[in-house]
Amino acid sequence: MATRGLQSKPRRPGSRGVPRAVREPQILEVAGRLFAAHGYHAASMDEIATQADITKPMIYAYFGSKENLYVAYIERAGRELLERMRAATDPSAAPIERLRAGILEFLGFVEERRDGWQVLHSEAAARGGPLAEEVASLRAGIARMIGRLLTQTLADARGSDETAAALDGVAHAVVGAGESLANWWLAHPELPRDRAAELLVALGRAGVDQARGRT
Amino acid sequence: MATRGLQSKPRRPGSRGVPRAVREPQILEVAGRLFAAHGYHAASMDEIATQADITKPMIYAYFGSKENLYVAYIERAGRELLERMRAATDPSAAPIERLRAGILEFLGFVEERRDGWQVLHSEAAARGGPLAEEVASLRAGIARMIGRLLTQTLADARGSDETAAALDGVAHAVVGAGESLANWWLAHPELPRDRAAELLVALGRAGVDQARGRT
Amino acid sequence: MATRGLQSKPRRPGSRGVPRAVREPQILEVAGRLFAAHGYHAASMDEIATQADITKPMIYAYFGSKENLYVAYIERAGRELLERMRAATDPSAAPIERLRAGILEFLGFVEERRDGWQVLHSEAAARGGPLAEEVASLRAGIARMIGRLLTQTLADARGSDETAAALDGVAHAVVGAGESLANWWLAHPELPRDRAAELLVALGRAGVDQARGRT
Amino acid sequence: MATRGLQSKPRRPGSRGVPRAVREPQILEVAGRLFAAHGYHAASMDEIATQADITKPMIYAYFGSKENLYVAYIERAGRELLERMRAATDPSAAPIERLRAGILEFLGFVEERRDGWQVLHSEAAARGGPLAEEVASLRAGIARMIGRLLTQTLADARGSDETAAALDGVAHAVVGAGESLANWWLAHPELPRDRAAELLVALGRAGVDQARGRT
DNA sequence: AATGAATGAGTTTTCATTCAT
DNA sequence: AATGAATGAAAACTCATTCAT
Repeated sequence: MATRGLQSKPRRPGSRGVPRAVREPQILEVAGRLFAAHGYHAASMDEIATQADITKPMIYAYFGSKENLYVAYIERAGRELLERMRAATDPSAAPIERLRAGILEFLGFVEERRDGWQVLHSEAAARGGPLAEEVASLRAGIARMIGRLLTQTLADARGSDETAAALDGVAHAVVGAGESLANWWLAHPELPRDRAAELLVALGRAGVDQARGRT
Repeated sequence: MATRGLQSKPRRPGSRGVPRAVREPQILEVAGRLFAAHGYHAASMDEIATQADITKPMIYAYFGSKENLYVAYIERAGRELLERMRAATDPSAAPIERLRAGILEFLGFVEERRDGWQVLHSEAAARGGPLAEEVASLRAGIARMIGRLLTQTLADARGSDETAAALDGVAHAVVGAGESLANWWLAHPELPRDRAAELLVALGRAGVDQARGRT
Repeated sequence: MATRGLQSKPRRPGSRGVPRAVREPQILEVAGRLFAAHGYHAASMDEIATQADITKPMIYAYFGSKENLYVAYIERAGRELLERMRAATDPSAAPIERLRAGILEFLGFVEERRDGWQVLHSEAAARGGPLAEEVASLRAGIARMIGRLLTQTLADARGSDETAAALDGVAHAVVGAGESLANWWLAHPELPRDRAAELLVALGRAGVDQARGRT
Repeated sequence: MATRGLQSKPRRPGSRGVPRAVREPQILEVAGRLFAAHGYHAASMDEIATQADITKPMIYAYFGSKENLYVAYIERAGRELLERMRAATDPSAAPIERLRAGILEFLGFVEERRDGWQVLHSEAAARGGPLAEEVASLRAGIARMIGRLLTQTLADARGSDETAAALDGVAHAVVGAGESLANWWLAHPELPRDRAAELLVALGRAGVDQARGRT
């Protein structure tokens, strides 16, 4: 800690001339790790640069600003999550199967990409953060997806406005349930993944039933 | 070396002699507003002091540090939420009624004390933040409470370990669903509060059923 | 450390109406302890007030400022040291005996009033401190005293200017030797006090001899 | 929110691109000057930065903290002093000559590097200061060196424990005498340096004699 | 005689960002 | 493509000191 001196890290040789396509993911990965561990504000560009074994000006050359870097990371993670869920929900399968598959895939993502999940999740909770909208739309995308899966599960036209609203609410509630369960699950792996998924499916079902007037 | 400020500092001759018992809540309220709006890091003590119409040294005299101030706010909000829920869940009522009442009260808190809710909620998502444990236990307190209400809803001993774990997971899932639904609901008040509560009750019910092996 | 709150210490009852003559030494003692332990700057008025079980405005009422308080403490300690030495050096005794007695008394002071000694000593070393002159003159007073004792030891007129200067230097050197030996001695009490004194006497003697041209 | 400073900050466009190896000594020198003039606490990083014609972040980049900067300065000065003395005391010369040479060199250092000397000296007196140990060991190093020179002067095994202690005490006394004489001498240059050195040699001799039982 | 409340002015430290090579 | 050096701006926190009661 004494004499920390700028970017005077003992640079391992051979790190010059690395093409951008290689460096970018490298940086993103480190950034994600630090964002996940300390949060947006507490993760410093200095630390990111050090751990990514690159100099700050390079990061700026690639991403422009800390916020951009953060957004880039979130977008990458969000896209990956959405993509995985989309790929998992085979349109030709029965709606209930698609829902189950989507949820399983979601839990898979949470488990395999903890950093990404953590950043995604905590940013979702932070209102007024540096991006808000960008992330909100991502989250909305997931909710919309879940919403579609849910409504398709019991295919019929939405009834009253209030029912429509309720269905929307259900989608968000289920997403929240999924997030919360996912976080809890990370610390309690004794519950098998398919059991957790089944649980969420049941919640979704019950939500839709309730929204449509059945108790 | 002086001649600083010129016309700056439009500070009203900040009323002197105000007793601590009055100033403390004043500060807490402003702090909460700013923490909610910008998050812990981005809310500056300077801003808090300015808006609370007091000087920083007073805040430090009363709360000791920014972190302490934050904790104090969170604790106050958390205690209030727990207290309200506890008060609302009359132990002599039927379990399902208690659950419903608790959830209604929760939604009431979210609606009436948005800042408090926002801070509570976003801190819950931030792993490794300045406090983590303090808040985690609060959240756990809420989950535990919901969990108790849920299990009592269908009073019987928990079965296998996996069932126990599943019930625990259900509690967290329902809390998450509540949080998420609550946030969505703040922006979509067209769904009546009792309808929202009913929805959560249904989710809770379904979760318990599922955890206990009934589909 | 949480909620340190101004001067809200749990005031022991019965501390009101205490006359100034009682409070002043109380404050000085505490102040001395803290000045000795942390130095002038690092000792805070808050801490002094707390430990003296009084409020800051009172300290200001009695001493006017931190610097004044410091000066007051130093003067008290310095006067005491000088007084003790003066009292110990019976003018009717042989010069060499007076020197020995003075040195013994000095060591006694150092031993018995460590805080006072520590403050006196470290202030002596700090050039440009808040007082400088005040203290310098005290130190000069001691050096002058020692100087007088030394020259009387070998009563005769001073010779050349250079000899005079050398004798002056000897006085300062002996004072410094005394201080340094005293500090070392505090941590090494295995050397009896009279032995330490004897040592300093020998140094003084040798210094005078040397200054006067004898090797 | 800006419009700060007006005409303030007469900072010369602080030369950019100056290598660390050049800036570091520059900073250290200024820091030393200010530490010597005002003491550790009263010397502010702002002032140091201004006078070194650099910005604070650079100082922090190079030294990490105020305390580190202070330590760095003290260490540099201390090492230089020790080194000079070591170089001056030719091991092939007679012990008494080595002692004389060492003392002369010490006085030379005091004269030529007043700031360094001042900081070294005043820190030695400050018990419990920010570093204490680091400096104490330096001072101990000097005392040990002098001690060795002194004991070698009259080469023979140390006698009783008390004699050993006394010799140790003598070393410290002589160091103190040297410091004190040096300080006095800075203000009274009418005493030639070699005369001052001779005086200290005489003191050392007398001290050793006394410690060994000769009067 | 005594105090709770209050503050202006400063302190050290850190951060995101950019220049010059 | 890459970097060492540099900085403006602000952040958290502290202190000696005083007002009003």
